[in-house]
Amino acid sequence: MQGVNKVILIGNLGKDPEVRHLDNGASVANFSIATTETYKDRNSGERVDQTEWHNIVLWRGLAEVAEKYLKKGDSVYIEGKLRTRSWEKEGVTRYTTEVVGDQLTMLGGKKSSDDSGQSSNYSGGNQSNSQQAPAQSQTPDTNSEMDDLPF
Amino acid sequence: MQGVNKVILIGNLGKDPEVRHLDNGASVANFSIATTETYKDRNSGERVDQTEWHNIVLWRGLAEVAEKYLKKGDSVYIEGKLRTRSWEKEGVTRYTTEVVGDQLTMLGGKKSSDDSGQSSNYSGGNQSNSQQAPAQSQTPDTNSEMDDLPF
Amino acid sequence: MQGVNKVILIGNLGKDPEVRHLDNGASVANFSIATTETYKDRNSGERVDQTEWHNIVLWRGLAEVAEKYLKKGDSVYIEGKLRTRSWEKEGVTRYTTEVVGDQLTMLGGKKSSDDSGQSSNYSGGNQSNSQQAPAQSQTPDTNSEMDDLPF
Amino acid sequence: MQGVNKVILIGNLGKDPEVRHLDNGASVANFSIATTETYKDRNSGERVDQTEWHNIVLWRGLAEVAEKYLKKGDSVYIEGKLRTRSWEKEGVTRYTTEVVGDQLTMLGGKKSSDDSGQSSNYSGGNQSNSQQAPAQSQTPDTNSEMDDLPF
DNA sequence: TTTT
DNA sequence: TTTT
Repeated sequence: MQGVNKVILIGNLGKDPEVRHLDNGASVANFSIATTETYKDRNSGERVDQTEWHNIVLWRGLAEVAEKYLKKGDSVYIEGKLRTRSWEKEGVTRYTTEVVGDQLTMLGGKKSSDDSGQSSNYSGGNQSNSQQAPAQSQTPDTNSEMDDLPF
Repeated sequence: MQGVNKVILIGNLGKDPEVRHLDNGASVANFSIATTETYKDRNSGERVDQTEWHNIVLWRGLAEVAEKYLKKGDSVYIEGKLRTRSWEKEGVTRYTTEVVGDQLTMLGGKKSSDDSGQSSNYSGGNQSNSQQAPAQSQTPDTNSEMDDLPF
Repeated sequence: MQGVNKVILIGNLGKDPEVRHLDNGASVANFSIATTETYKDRNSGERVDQTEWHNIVLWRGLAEVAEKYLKKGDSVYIEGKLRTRSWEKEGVTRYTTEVVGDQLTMLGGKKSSDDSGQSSNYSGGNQSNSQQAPAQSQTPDTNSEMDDLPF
Repeated sequence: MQGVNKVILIGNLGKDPEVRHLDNGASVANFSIATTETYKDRNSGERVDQTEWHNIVLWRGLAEVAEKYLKKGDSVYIEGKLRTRSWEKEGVTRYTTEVVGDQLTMLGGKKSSDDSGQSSNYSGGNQSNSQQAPAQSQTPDTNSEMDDLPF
């Protein structure tokens, strides 16, 4: 069955993105974003923050947008899908779950005295999924390319 | 600002889709789906059903999928965006809000004795928004085409 | 069937919210937000903005958050459901589709010299839908209250 | 910042749910669902299925719904949030990413001769997040309970 | 009616 | 590792 696998996140980058440019011309960006949920503890009644970290992967046009415009602390909206990869390390199979983004909207960064672009927003994809460059990070061959990556 | 305009629905078709084939080769399907929410009434304690109807519009490949595979009573997952159109009738401006779908997944229809394909599901789009035919219902020219329609 | 009726929006308020405090103690906020999508026109190759306006309704705690913290131009994330109401005007039945929000996150307003709170964000609900005040805008009786409103 | 951490899945259970009843009265269900995406390979032109498995966790009322109504092969809609846990095994820290569901809708199972309830759907939560039992799987104390689990 |  |  064709299922649905959709993730929607709004959070802040923990570090600047790491972007690699592959031999075949494709780019891929990796970074983490934190989403924080605040709730009131049942017993103490105190407010507690719970932060969750998400590994984000962006391809092609979106990777280039990330390289040019995203930095540590920035707030972003990301829509994508879950993908779990397995890899070997010291004879042990490990698993990493990532969010492969297919839409990116910048929501502005943290306050700073020299930040004049705080509200400048950019959408790496767009809602109509047109044929613009960033939306092409969604092509099927993404999958075969992933096999080339030295994770 | 590049915003986000996203709708996610699971519901049942109220009637068979109406599909038109435009002169420029594009197809467009229109139908309504019902989403029902059940809640317990505060005063009576009784369960109450509240049904909401949504006007769905599908273009091109997705319209053709609708034409071939969808019929009254079928259950579908639809992802898309909100669009409000205005039109004149008897000198009064009226507004209609529709969901322009860019992903469709069939979830099976209602029970019937001769329905052997109840669980056969089909996704008119796909999560990676590839360049397959159905996903091309998302091209920008959708907008100019809409002006040609005799609503 | 219990369906799914979900809307996710990121956009800017066109005006300050209008908030009413009902006799039964509940509050309700109404405002519109714009979501803008930019695409490249097929023929001219020029970038075109298409703006969509959405009518937002917030109840109780979320209405009070809107009253205190939201103003014209602010950027917000809103999650909710579609609801279409009908009403009579001059003998004609008209329909309005609204988004009844059950989660609100402030994403910051536009740049201005005296705006020190630009990045201060607040979530009127929270992801775990806890029992905090704002989350109680989601109680079932919302439905009966709506009938009391002089729309 | 209060972020957004939302996952929406439609897929099929790989096995029957495992449900535990904790000493404090809470229940927790664990199972995996598969979402399959079909795309056309760039080089071969052949259709390729890519299946992703997701670890689902449901609490309280939703866990009890899962225990009563869900079984291997069933198709479900699940809405929830991502949570990554770490644990030690043989001196190595491992990570598991799960989807903690706060809404569940049954979409029907696979065909079987004795399955008359194939289309009977049930929503363990509801869209308005009311105070009904299932929705209380969302209370803040979920977090402290999780520490009690012998994962 | 917003925003870039 | 972020943010408020």
